[in-house]
Amino acid sequence: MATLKAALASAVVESQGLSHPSAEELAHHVKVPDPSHGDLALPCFLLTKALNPPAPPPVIAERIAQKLAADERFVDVHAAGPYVNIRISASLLANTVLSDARTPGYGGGQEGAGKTVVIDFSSPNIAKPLAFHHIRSTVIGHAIARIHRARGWTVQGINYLGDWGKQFGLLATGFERHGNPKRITDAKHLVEVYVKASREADVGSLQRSITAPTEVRALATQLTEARTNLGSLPKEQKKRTEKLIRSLEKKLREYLATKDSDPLQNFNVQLEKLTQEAKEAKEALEQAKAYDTQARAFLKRMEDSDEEALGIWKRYRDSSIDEFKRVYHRMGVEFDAIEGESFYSKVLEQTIAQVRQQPGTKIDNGAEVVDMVVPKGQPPVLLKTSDGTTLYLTRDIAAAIDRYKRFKFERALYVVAADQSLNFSQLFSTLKAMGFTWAENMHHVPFGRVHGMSTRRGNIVFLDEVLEEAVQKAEQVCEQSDKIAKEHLKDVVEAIGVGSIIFGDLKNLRTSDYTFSYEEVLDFRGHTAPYVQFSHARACSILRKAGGVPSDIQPECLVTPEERAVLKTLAAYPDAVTLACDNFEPSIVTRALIDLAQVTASWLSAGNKDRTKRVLLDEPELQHLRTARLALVDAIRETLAHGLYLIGVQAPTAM
RNA sequence: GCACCCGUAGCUUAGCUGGAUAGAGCGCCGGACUACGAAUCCGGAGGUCGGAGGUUCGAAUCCUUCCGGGUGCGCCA
Repeated sequence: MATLKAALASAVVESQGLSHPSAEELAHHVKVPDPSHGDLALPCFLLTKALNPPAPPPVIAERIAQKLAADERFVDVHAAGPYVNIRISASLLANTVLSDARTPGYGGGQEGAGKTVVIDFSSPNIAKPLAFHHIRSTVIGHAIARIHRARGWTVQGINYLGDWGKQFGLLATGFERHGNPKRITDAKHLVEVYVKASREADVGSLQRSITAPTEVRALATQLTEARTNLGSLPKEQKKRTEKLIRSLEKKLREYLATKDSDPLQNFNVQLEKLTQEAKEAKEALEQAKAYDTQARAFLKRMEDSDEEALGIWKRYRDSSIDEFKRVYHRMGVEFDAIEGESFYSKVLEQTIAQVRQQPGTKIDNGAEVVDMVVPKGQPPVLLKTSDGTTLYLTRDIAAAIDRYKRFKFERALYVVAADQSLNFSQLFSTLKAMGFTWAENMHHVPFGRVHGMSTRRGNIVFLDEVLEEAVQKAEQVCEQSDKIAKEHLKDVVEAIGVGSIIFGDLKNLRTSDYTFSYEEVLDFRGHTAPYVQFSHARACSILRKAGGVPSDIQPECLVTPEERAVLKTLAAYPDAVTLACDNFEPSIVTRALIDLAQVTASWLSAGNKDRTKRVLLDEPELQHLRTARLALVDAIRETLAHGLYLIGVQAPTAM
């Protein structure tokens, strides 16, 4: 569509002899209106001042319309108030689209040629499982990688494992207590051990439990007071107090883990419970502190290159990676490199020294902090704990510097959940303060949370189990299909099941939270993978029946409203890919696919009622229509397959 | 308390960086199969775009403020 918009814009600029909005600028303002108005529309408001003498928009529109009427590329040119509406001639539209869209790789481009983008995505923590919440970083990052590659970029997709840090200490020391040495390579077992160990060493939440009764009592007193005062307050203060009451009630509900609208309802019973919990927490606290210290000590040993500790670490790391690889393979996700924080353990001292050269570092309570210019309200950056071990951020600084050295990237993206925004803001501002101007090209690509996923097994939902469940549900439906050859059933079911999970994620705007439901993502109607996959399979089926597309195509005979709708949607596809690339937003591609699947289904179904609208026409005198329509089906097939590939979803040829 | 993100139909959500009557999907109501694949299609009902101001010829979109929700806030990652 970009090329068609450009054609219109340059025609306008030439015909009016304009000098200052360039054709390129003007093309940016060309709209795709409601089909009843035409194919393209140009609002003339912004041209009022471009003309000498200036004229009101409707007059300009009229003038442009008169000039353009002679251009045979555009038909039905007319001014409608301040707009010029045009229809693209059948031959221009169909010729452009059919030749482009049937070329493999349609939607690709070259604006990224010679540039490198580094994409950090998936990046799970070793020692923890690949859980459902990893889905977002994994599929979004993978799609962004493929989209960039399609636009000509050189892509370095890095799975940057969280393979260094305290969590390893927790796992190693926890294994001594709870582990079964025979199952040391069993990833699921390691997860159980880790979950148990991290709970036992969770000093923070024990301390919260201990202080909870006191806090709760204070909150309750405040609440009761606020409530009694409420009646006697003047209007102004009343609102404030009401707000306070609501927030107090909310806090209390959290503490008491209750859903009662009045948290004070069973207050004494609840308080009793909390008091009991506090007592238990007090007893567990010393032990937890000891476990926590052990875990930290283990990390210290790792950082001091203790061979035994490193040996244990490596064993856990290897078995985790094996498990991850299995799931990635199932999802069709590839990386250019699997690296990890551990890669930088050797250069951390050097990195810290490098940071220290800049003004603003200091030791605070035994911890090394950077107190450079950070935006107001933000805490200083911590480089080292008071035990002398490094932090996640320290390792990220080292990794960023190394990545720039290696790749000289034009863009570096971190596809990481939105709740880590602060860390990235700290990372980037530290790098900038160190004088690295390339840090301007680093972006945190945040994403929202997934709701509605029921939790099992201690709050962890395994990604693999979600995939498996989706595949099983897909199988129940597919078994009834007579279109799938027995030997392909398993592959098709896998493509639909896994695809529906990926698609269900990528149809949502990256930054918004979404609610997951199997029913929704696997619905064969609506905005789902199966729906788009079905459209693709149907196109393949027609092409199979036709035995391919003859070569004597006359694109200009594609003139029905349905065909034009399909052509325009096809024309919009490359724009979607470009936009998705520049905004790091795969959902734009996903939605373009939904649109295409929809107009396709609509077109093909029109043939059910009106036989003359069918593709596979038998009449000898209609063979030119048959051929042109087959070419259109082929363009649809090619585009759907390409788009599905970009978002990492398979496209079966029959289902 | 401070910072960032988000409020669009009953539900899930688009809205192309300010343009024509705010588009979909699910659900609901009503239609279309001797099928180029009905796993589909066509039609209908359903919206004061959280509220109030402001900028503009023009605001769901930009600014201010209020209401409501989420997340983060020095030794976890």
